[in-house]
Amino acid sequence: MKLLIVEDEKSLSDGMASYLKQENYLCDQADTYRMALEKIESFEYDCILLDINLHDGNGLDILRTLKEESKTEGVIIISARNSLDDKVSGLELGADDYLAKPFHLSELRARVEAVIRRKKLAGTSLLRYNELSIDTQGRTVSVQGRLVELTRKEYQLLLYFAYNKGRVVSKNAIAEHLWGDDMGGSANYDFIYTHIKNLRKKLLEAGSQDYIQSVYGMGYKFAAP
Amino acid sequence: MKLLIVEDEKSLSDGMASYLKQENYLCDQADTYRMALEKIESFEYDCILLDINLHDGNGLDILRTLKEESKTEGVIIISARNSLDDKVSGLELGADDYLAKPFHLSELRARVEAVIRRKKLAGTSLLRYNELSIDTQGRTVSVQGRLVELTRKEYQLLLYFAYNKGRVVSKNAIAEHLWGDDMGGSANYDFIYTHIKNLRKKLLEAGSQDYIQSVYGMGYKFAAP
DNA sequence: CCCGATTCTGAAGAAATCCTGAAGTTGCGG
DNA sequence: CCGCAACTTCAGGATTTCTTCAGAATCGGG
Repeated sequence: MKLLIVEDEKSLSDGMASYLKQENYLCDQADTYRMALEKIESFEYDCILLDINLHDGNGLDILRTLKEESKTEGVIIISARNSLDDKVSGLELGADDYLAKPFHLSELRARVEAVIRRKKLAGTSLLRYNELSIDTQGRTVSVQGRLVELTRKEYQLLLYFAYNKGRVVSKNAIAEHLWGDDMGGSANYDFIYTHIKNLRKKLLEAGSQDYIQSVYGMGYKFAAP
Repeated sequence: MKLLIVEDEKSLSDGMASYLKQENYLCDQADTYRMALEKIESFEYDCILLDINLHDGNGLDILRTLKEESKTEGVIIISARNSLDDKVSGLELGADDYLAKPFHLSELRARVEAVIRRKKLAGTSLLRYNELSIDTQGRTVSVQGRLVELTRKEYQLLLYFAYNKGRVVSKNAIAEHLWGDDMGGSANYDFIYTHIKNLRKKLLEAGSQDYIQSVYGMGYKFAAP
């Protein structure tokens, strides 16, 4: 899962990023709205944490832009205390949640989790595709009831595929979502190959079909009912 | 277990906190409703002790807010006058118990315990997982009937796992629930490692299975039937 | 059917994460 | 004030996971 943190107070931004990284989120940071917009245009995020009191504009404008372009990211508004107005405006504009400063990082985590779950899973924490099922709460994957032990990258990979069922995802997008934007232009996809190989092997050996289709020259497609 | 004490009479508030800390609760204090609301927004509590006669507003409003936001904390209303009105209003609004001043601290403890038990365990004070059982009333843990002596942290750790059976809990979350501090993102988890090691050792030596699974890169999971 | 581009594979080195025992510190009861 | 139990810190080692790499297999266009 990939987040964008829009916050100009560096120490807070870093704190959030560092905490959320521990929770296995991938975090990008932006400390101006300009930068935020650039990042949002260039990358795909699962949730955006948006401070609406930066100095180079009004954060609600970003939110408005997002919603006009019907982006699918979740948005959590962050604002200094006392501005109930912001809360109302934010939620009216389609933010998914609201958090007043100062807040506790565990609270932030809980909200992020909730927003992503609501967006992606529409309530449940269980994904099923015939014999294959993924429990995002217990972080387990099983085939016909039998547990399959996946490493972190394998699990993240499978989850990313599952969220994009039926769509072809490019290796760039995969790299982007599992590693972030810091892997040089002429990237080599060796690790993707390796992790996909290992993931496929584990699932096949557990008795699952191979739902991960390679699309030559394009990427991969998770082809499950 | 983490409590919030909302009470403006400092000596009473301190007394409650100090007593409940001895009972191994983690206590935060607030002496205005403002502060109380801030804390409630930012932290997760298991139970809130709410005096409804503070000077900056009406405690019942907080209760109303809580219930509207469908928070899961338990709430115990505390009121100075022996006014039946408050009791009725409070319970109608969804408080879990009511206590009239003056009261004995042991009485308070009993109620807190009961409320938490009701919330978390829906009735029992005994958690059983095959040969392992935890008695939250007696604060004892036993394996096949034989008592296992756990230190405070070990017990809290086990209880936290038990409450989150089947879910992966991050080390961040553990740190927050057992220590309460923020300890930021770049914390070091040495003490968690140590306490888990000791807890495991005691349980294993007593003849229990190792229900505490390490989930590499994620945290731990209590895997019990 | 051939050839370059792309993808897959297995193995091994590198890195991250976790565990452990022991030593140091704190806090509380006597 | 002392002593003991609990807690924390520390450093090394063990384990798991990630990345790299080279060669084999596969694909699609000409």
